[in-house]
Formats: sequence, C-alpha cells, structure tokens
Amino acid sequence: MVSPEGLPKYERICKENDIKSLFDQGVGVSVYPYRAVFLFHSNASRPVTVRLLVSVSKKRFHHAISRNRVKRLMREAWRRNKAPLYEICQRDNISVDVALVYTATVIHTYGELLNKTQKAVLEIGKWYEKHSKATR
RNA sequence: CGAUUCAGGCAGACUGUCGCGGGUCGGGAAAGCCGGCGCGAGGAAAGUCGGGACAGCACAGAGCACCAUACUUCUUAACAGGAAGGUGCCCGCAAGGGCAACAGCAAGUGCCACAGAAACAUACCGCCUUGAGCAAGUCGAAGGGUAAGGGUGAAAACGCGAGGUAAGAGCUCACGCAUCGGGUGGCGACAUUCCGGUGAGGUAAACCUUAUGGGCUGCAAGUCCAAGUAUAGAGACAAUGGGGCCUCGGCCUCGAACGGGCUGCUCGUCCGUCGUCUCAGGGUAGGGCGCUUGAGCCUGCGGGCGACCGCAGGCCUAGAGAAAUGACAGUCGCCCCGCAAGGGGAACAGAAUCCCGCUUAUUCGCCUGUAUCGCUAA
RNA sequence: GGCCUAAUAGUUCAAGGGAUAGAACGGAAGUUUCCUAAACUUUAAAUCUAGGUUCGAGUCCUAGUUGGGCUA
Repeated sequence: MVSPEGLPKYERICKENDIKSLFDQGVGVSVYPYRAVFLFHSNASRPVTVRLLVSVSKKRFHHAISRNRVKRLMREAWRRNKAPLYEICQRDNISVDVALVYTATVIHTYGELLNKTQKAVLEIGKWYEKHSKATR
C-alpha cells in the first residue's frame, strides 16, 4: 500500500527504534546536495512501504524558518519522484526506509531539488538491483 | 506642497491543480479505506529577561544567611510592566522626545593608584609673630599662629565682595549655593519671593543600613494504560551496648555511634540501622490524558486626564508530537526604473502548556488622524 | 522545548577597580654546531560586542553574540 503522489503519516519514519536501526545498519550514498541513508528490509506480516526521513542540520541553517523551508521542499520533491522506487519494492515485495540529510549550505530552488531528488532515487534503485542480483 | 512629531492600524488579494495536520458529518464490520464541509503561524510566534496561571515535591517552630526590588500616587492576577505626576540631566528652530542604578556616605566600616604637606582633618613653600645666637643683616636655631596665595591631583576647608586682623580665617555682614528643622500649598513625591539653625570631600553598578517581598522545581512538570521484571517501599516474623524485671526469652528504661529528614546553615526535633517470607511494583521503549474556553476576542454604552475598570450583546479563532500550515501556474493591486514596450522588487521572520509584559530583529514599506516648521498662492 | 554556565596571546590557565594585562607550551629571529636536536638570548601576539557606573573597568551593572553542560 503506497499512495502514488501523496506522503501520508505511515510513509514517514517516526519511531526512535526505526531511526536507530536505519542509521546503524543502513547504507550511505552521497548525491549532492544530499547524503542518502537507506535500508531494505522485508516483513511478511506488514504491507510493503517506502518510508522517508528528512533532516536539515541546525549547524548549517541557524534559523528555524530556513530549515522548515528546506524540509518542505525536500518532501515535495520526494513526493513527486518516489514512484520508481515504489515499483521495485512492489515487484520484489520488500520495504525500504530512506533518510535524506541535506548537506548544502545554501537553499536550492524547487526546480533544482526536483532534479537532484530524482537522481538520488535512481541511485538507490541501482544499488538495490546490483545487490539483489549478487545475493541471489 | 515639502520636511518632520506623536498616536493607532496593516503586513498583498483571488482562482485552479497536486499535497499535508486536526475537527466534524455520511458510507463501511473495520482500517494507514472512500466522499462532503469547515479550520490551520506572528507582530514580534524570537530572546527566555521579569511576572503569573497550572502541576509535582516539600512544609512543627525560631534565628541567621541568601536573593530581588527602591522618587510619588494610581493601575493590574502579578511584575524590574503600564498611566499620570515630581526632581535632575541631555537632544531638537519647534511640535515634542530620551535617560536616571532618582532611599541612605549627616549610622558604621572599607577604598581613593600615581602625584601631593595632607584624600579627612593635614602646615611643603609661603604669610605673620616670639626671637636663642653673632658675622648685626633684606641674617634667623627653636617655638607659636594661619587654609588668603603657590604647587599636586579626577577630587583640597561653600562661592564672591566688603569689614576685620600681627597675618589670616563664616570670625562678622550683604548677595548667592547646599543641607536640616518649622510654617504654607499639595493625597504624595515635592515646591516655596516665608522663618530659624548648620557649612559636612567622593564612592552604596564597595561592604552595608532602612523598608517591602521571596519554599524548590518546571508540561521532558505530572498522570493513566497493556506487556514485563530488578529490588527502593509496606506488612509479618526476627533483631543491638549498659541497667532493671521476671514465668528465661521477652518486656521496660537509659545512653552512644553511624546514616537520613525538616530543599542553604545553626538551634531544636523526628526517623532508621541486620536477615527471611509475602504483598506491591521502578526505569526503558510504545500509546492515551495534560492540550487549548481563556485574567479570551469583537461591538456598543457608561466611569476615569490616563493606564484601566464596569455593564449589555455577539463570537469560538492552530493544536503538531522525528513535529502539519507546502509546491506549481495564472489574474489583479502596491513600490522602483523607463517616453513606451517592458524589466525589477515586496522586510524581519515559523506556534510546541497557556497568558500578561519587557527586550531585540524588521522594508529609505503602506494607510488614517494629531501637532510643528518651511515654501508658494489667495 | 525547559533550565544552568562560560568567554583573556595560536593552545592551556593567571591577574584585590589603579601604571605598559602575566606564566607555561607553541611560533619567529639569532648564538652554538659540518648539519640537526638540546641549551641560551631576543622578539611578536590577547581581555567576545555595544552601552553605562567610576577620576579610572579584564574586573561592577544592562543588553546582545558565540560556545559548553544538565534534563526523556
């Protein structure tokens, strides 16, 4: 169950334990202006999900309004671009958690972020294809 | 018309598509389901600087310590806030505005570097006087008087003039200044062309004194739920140094040591001490409540110079929780540049328990009214 | 979110309201050596910012800025 263009609550990571396991066991990939950390996991009892966590450091943006602005743009861009990843998960019946950490020090425009997020999604997809073949 | 002053207000609007968080209504057995309706950041939401509400903990009592406040009268739930006023200083041609750590060094103590004789009662130079002495002078050992002058310093005996004197000195007088007491005016701070006394260095953002107030911690407060088990707690049994009693393993009494409580200390006072069993049940992660109806907002009338208060009617206006309030497109409005086509711009900034204040940030922003100054015309 | 706390040379710390802000390590230059090290001599470098109190602030007061800590 994944909404194609929406981003409801169950597609966001909220639990402390989930975040811990994601950052402990997840794989990190750097796609400017992001650092993406993701973890594929399968759970038969629960439906397939593609979940997101966005993070903007207080060190890079001192004001709350700038952090909120960046996070909103990131969520919007993710919402528009997550479809390919969802298709992969649906096909192999596997879930994925993704954390996007914003590493740039300037606020990029929505258009740029749309582009970069697409790249990041494809990167994650590629990684999965490669490793799923290797394990098989 | 231009430049200001003060007071108050605003912080672009609308439409469409996609998306998010609560609420509510309907469908559905139910869901992280579907559909409709309606709501969804600020004047500072910020800093967390005051003050409350609310919550938990603590609380026999006394004293000390500690912290805060500090012109007056009002106002407020309260405040280091606000209003009106007094005093002093500063800015502006003016309308007006700003600042005050505006109680007390005349209660006590401390400090005042360097310089200077002396930094609180002192004689270095100087002035005046007595004049041992012999070289008999414009000499001067030693003593006394003196704060007018010099010099030092941030600061030196109230200032200035006259009288007075050996020389001087509030020593005396006139004028002025400061301060204390009384009178008068004012609720009061205070004012005063009134009367009398006094003349005392500064520093309390030095210790301190006086007056008033103050338990501590903060929604990550706190509380409930299901799962689950460490052992703080409760109950029962049992249990210690001296003395006494007796039915000989219990009771009474006294004292000491250690630890702890009375949210800083002292007095004073209270409690506990080792083991076993049973009951009960901590922390952590998850979820619910706290969580938004409130010292609330709007309108009208009345009271008050005003802050503000009273009455009547109406309204419900974010409530998240790894944390919603977003993206794109278009139209119109505003500001700037430009003859025009057109181009550019729109600040500071994002709720986190809730209020009242303060402070800081904010576009050569905009609107309304008040007053002042300047120019032009009648 | 709430509550505390600090800021002095490049670094770690000193400094009763009183001259030119001190010490150690580090840096630079020199002496010594064939060269380096060690040793010795010399030297540069700082009070977070803005107001105020005071004759005079690193120190006292107010506001701001930037760090650090505690709290589930």
